[in-house]
Amino acid sequence: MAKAKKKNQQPFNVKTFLSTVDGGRTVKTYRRNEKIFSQGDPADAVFYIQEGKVKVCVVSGAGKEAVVALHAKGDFFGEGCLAAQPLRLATVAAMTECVVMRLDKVAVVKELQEEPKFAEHFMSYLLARNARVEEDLVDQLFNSSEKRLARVLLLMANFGKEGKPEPVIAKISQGTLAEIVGTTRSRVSTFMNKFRDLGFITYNGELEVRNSLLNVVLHDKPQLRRVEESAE
Amino acid sequence: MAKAKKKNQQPFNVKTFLSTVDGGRTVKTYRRNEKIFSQGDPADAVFYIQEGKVKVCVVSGAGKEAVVALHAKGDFFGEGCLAAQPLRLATVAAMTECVVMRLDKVAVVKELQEEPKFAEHFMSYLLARNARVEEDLVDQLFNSSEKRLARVLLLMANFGKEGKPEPVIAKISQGTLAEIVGTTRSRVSTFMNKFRDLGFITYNGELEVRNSLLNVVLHDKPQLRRVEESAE
DNA sequence: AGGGCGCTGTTTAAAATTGAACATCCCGGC
DNA sequence: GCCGGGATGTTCAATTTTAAACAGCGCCCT
Repeated sequence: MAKAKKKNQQPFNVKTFLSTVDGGRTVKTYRRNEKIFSQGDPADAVFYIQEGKVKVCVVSGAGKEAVVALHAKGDFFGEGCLAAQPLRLATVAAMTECVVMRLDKVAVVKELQEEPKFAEHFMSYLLARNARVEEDLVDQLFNSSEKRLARVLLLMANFGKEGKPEPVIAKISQGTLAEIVGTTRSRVSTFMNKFRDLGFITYNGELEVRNSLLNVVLHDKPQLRRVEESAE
Repeated sequence: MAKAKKKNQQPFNVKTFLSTVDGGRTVKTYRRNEKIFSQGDPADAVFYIQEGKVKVCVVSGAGKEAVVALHAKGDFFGEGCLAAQPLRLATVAAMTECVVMRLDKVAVVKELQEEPKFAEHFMSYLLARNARVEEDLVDQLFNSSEKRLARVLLLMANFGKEGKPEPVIAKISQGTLAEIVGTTRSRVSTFMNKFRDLGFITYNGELEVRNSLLNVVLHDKPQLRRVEESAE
């Protein structure tokens, strides 16, 4: 049972580590919009994104669709299978060309037990993910759809950019934005135009966000409702 | 660095295990409504509930208040400090008389590294918690406040009852329910009366839930919207 | 060029939700 | 008994949100 451990390097690097896992590991490239797994599929593997972005969608009984999370390079997804879940509760699809590593559940469990560094990293990921979902929930509970849209834009602007604080968002349709924000497309359209008119965002093919300005929308508590009637 | 491990028992029992942690561990009893920690406090410990129930609240910039989670016997809370978070993002208060163990962050980190069984248990908890928050988020995205209230009641009916499927909910005000559901008190009042009239719940001091009946509210998808225009 | 198709901008009525107000009701303390 | 405070039941106007249209664009395809 004792067995030579795989590495000894100082700074733990997940991607490097994962590439040493032997057994139950495959890497696949997905095209934009290709599904990686679907709601209802048997859940027996965890995925790790080497390159690209994916979205996690859920469809309700009534047929409504919502995007529960976005993930980018370095994120795991499908980890629900490590708990009780025998079936996928969501559908995950590539938003861009993606390179994704698939790890059999059993392989992951084994590595979690045998590689403390990996276990630690994975737990950090879970904690971060947890915090993020809670934040999303609070956002949903507190804010109007206009503010939620502003928040989503701000988050996406810095999403998956490692170090680069480039405020440009990859092509995304208003329909998808609506599913992320939790509202209707027409509403997104209206607010996007409003933001554009106010100079908070620019778009015309490329979507660019003025971080600091959009932030105003978010922290707009006093929200001066009405302007004093001044002489024209 | 090698060191005698504390236990060897077969079935791992968290509570028992935690009671063997030496250093950075205290147990305290809280009265109903007493705060365990507040939003903004420095976050340097994880808590474990030995007895009782607590609620996790967040107040928004605008002064609105929401209950993000409820926890009962066997749950951890405050684990956000294990990630980056230097400050508490929420306030946790006892909903009933509680016995809570407080574990210094450093002690927890140490045990996570040294006790695989504990690490495994803790990770399972995180995964379960994660699933639950995501479920709450989806619920918020998809359902109307009436359905959300129904869901909360159903979940609470079996909440913290170990094995006992007793459909009785501990005393809770409509105001608190509103904060959990994410709506207003008047709305909760209206729906509670509606549910009562329909026989889905009973209350008169004690609040009792008819699981199967309330479930109908939740899975009400077809909801016949319009009646055919008959001759007028 | 002509269509089809997906995305966007806009409008509208209907429905859901909020926020605030008021009237009870119940309970514990004095 | 009487009072005060908290919780509850109810109402209503104002606001937000939905759902469903329709028109205009840009683009790809044949």
